[in-house]
Amino acid sequence: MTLSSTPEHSIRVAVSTVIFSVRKENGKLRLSLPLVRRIRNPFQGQLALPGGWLQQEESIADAAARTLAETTGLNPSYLEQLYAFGAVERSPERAISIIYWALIRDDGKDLSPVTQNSNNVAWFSTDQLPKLAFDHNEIIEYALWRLRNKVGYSRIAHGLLPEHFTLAELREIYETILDKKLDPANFRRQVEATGTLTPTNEFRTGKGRPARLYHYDRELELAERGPLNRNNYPTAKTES
Amino acid sequence: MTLSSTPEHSIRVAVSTVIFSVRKENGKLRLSLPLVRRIRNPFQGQLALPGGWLQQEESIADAAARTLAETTGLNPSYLEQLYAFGAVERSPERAISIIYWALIRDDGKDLSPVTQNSNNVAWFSTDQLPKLAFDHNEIIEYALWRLRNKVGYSRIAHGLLPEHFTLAELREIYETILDKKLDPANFRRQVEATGTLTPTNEFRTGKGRPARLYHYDRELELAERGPLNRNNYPTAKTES
DNA sequence: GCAAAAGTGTTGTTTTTACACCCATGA
DNA sequence: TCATGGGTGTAAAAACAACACTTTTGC
Repeated sequence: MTLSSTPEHSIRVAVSTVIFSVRKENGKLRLSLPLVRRIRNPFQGQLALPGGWLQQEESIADAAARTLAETTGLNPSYLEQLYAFGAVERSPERAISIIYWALIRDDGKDLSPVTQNSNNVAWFSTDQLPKLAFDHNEIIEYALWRLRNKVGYSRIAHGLLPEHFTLAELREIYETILDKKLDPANFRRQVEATGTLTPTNEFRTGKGRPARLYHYDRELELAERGPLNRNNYPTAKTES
Repeated sequence: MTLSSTPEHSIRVAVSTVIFSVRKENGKLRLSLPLVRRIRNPFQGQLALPGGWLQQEESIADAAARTLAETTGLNPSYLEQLYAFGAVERSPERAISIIYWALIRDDGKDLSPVTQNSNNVAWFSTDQLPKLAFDHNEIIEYALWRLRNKVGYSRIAHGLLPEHFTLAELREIYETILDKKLDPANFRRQVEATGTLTPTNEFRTGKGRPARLYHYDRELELAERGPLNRNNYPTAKTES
């Protein structure tokens, strides 16, 4: 084992983020993510996850938050490291790629099905993705797997909703992520049993009986991170 | 977002591994790990996780397997990426650190409480660790948290036992990791219900009624990794 | 009133947990 | 035969799942 650090140990570190949001598309809720079109080789012209190079004076989570803000202009409600990929053959030039995944609240500010800006960003539904640059298709599959797992044992789904929401809206988020119908009665009891939802005195009216609005408590963590505490979060505020 | 790769983007990448094994110490099973004494600054003379620098032509998992083999001389039965740490202030010189965690079967080949070799390696019980270099104490806490979680929903504990074992031995592994007693009757039924244990016709004799030996099926994965398939494993064989 | 969605009740099933009890061996 | 741990049985409790039923609104 050599512990000396000669220049040949230096490697470029890219940071990219799988940014999930649940957005209405053709009247149906869809789990979507923003992709950018690459303007350089390798894979020039192909779609890829938003990201950039890790800077010298920047923590990894900060880099994820920075590139995320640069491409989408939005702040994530949740940001978690996914995996560090580093197979030699991933890219023509040696690099490692640290992937984060994030959730973005759909506040209704940005409900257009396709957001186009100077960075060449567009939203895509996770169930009809094109062939992406690098191994980004597989990475998104892994992120989806993590999201679907985590939704089962954490309050992570709240990170996709605005501060006030009905239980039906929360259930629809679960149904969109898990791609299956849930029993409204049992769902209600399960989320009520967690004790993390505060009912308000407001109601949302629509078809049928008005639904009580519940309040997301931003004091509570969306998911248990164990001993990885806030010190590992980006220094910039991540809550919208 | 800049996608150009100028030299200042290059950063040194260290790979270290939290290597767990359950070893008998003072007649009691203890969850232990090997630590090395640093021979260079920073933190010269202090204990740290075994590791080394990621080489140019080496995948991250390969680097973890390599440094693990170099320090302990053993092959892990399980190897999984833990986290990539990259706060700027972690070390005087900028570097990122990718941590793996591994399990090692205690085949009885290496049962001495302290293994000392040219690399200055010694085993320490996880419940009485000294102050370590860098943030390695916190990293180990996180690895322990992951291990304790994973033991609850996977067959990961089998990776700490030799190929043949009694249910009591398997239960003692669980008890050592979780630091609590488990009901032998219910434990038996739970592991039998998984259907991943093959009984043999051999018995281990000792005090009381002889216990049937069970067989670890190495064809089965120790833990569900989702879409992260074997392509992300080290190219070297990781099974002892 | 009727349709539609919110919200409550009820019941059967499965899983978990606690613990009594029998079994096979060494001393 | 007794002590010791291996192994089985059983019943209460808790969690889960399916679905009937009541409530409150818009039209």
